[in-house]
Amino acid sequence: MLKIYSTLHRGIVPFEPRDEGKVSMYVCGPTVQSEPHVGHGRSAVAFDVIRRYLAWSGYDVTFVRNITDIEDKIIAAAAEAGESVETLAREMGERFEDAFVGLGVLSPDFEPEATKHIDEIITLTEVLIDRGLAYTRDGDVYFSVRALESYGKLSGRNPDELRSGYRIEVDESKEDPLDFAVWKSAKPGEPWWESPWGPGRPGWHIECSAMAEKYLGRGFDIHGGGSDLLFPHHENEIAQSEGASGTTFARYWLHNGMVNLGGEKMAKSTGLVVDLAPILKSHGGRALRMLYLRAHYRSPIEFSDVLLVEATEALDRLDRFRQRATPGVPDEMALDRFREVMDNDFGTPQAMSLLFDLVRDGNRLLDEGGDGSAIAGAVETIVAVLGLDDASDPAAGEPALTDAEVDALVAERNQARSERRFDDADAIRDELDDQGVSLEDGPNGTRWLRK
RNA sequence: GGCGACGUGGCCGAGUGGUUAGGCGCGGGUCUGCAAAACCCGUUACACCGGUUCGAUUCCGGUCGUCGCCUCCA
Repeated sequence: MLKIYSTLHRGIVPFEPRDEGKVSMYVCGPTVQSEPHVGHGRSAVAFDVIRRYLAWSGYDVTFVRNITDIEDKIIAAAAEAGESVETLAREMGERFEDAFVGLGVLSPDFEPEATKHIDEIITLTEVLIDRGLAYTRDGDVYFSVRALESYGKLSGRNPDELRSGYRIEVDESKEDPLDFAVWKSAKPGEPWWESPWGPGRPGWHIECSAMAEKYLGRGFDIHGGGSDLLFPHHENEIAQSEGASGTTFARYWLHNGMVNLGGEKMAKSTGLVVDLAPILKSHGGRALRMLYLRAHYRSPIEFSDVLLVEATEALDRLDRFRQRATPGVPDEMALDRFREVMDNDFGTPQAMSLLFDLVRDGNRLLDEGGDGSAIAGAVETIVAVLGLDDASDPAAGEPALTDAEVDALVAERNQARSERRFDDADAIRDELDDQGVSLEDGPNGTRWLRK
């Protein structure tokens, strides 16, 4: 029985999908305004693992991850770069795509872009106006927070608390400072689309409301995103969607924790950012994934070079076992334990613990000459569900030495060893080490592994 | 100020009312020409102060500290 933490419920609750055997998921993807960083990667990996696990558990999963490609920040960034909004959004979208692929994140079933759903957005906005939940002002459309009684139910805030003592730049055209834009009239030089309220563009939250309903329908199962989106973004999505439909928008809300640098949140605004691309290149996507998965997805995690190295070492240990053992029919007890920890709000840290317990058990068995295939099979299964399998690392480079060349050098070294020319043997070993190949001399000969 | 999360051993990071998380590191050992790997043994902690309890790291209250959201943000 799967139990998940839902921000809306403020606790761990049993997961009951809208439709038997199916899961519909919508995850807030990037606003394509700048380079993807390690924080974006964490969110993508967190929901990728959740998705993979649900699918492995037998659910038919429909996974949607949007791209917000029109928004104030993108307009500003494009202006600064002297590019068109469209060009910048496309470029950054590609960077995100590359990074996600590098992290072994599976492609969404749908990846809708805001600018391709203007009609749906306009239709939804009209409904909000008809229902008295939104109003127009000089070509803008605002959502009237006070018109919706349930406003604040996700984030646990009420309008009165929000209002008191806040230094919001009060926009005189709004009826209430808390009201937010659903549609913004175009300023000179900005991209625009025709609408009943004049030329303009969507506000920030409306695209998710419109696209989630289009691809998943009302009352879909899981809505995910970073904890920093909880308010106001997700709160406003709910307000718009439930205000318009009068029914549940999403059943469960999941939020991943932030990535910190030196204890503080990684964020573009503070300059505390580590871009994904160089990390993927230097350490590979699997190492980063390992770093992410060692902590629970809801906890904040620290990122540093030292931690990345630690994760890499842990991954190496796992890989050494995987290269050593031949997988067979998975050990059922191990898989049951895996289900148990994952069914408890996707406990990847416990899954990692289990994985390394299996590695130790498997190694011991193999050392004793036993059959490690069942354990190895379980390890392979778990590794695949966590996305730590080799298929998830397309970035694995072409080796400098071919297998045949390595074999030849190993044979040459062993010849030297048998003649007790150990200096020569060690020289070859060093050479191979430089090429990223490590050797292990055992009773049955020498094994070699690429690092 | 409001809402929320958290303070665990050298580091990272789970978890639990009473029994070894796990990883990395470190020390010792087995094995080995040496090394590496693997295995074995050791390194054993829960911010502080009260309370509840036979017993609290785990529950309750308080103190201190850290962080997130309240403005764009994965």
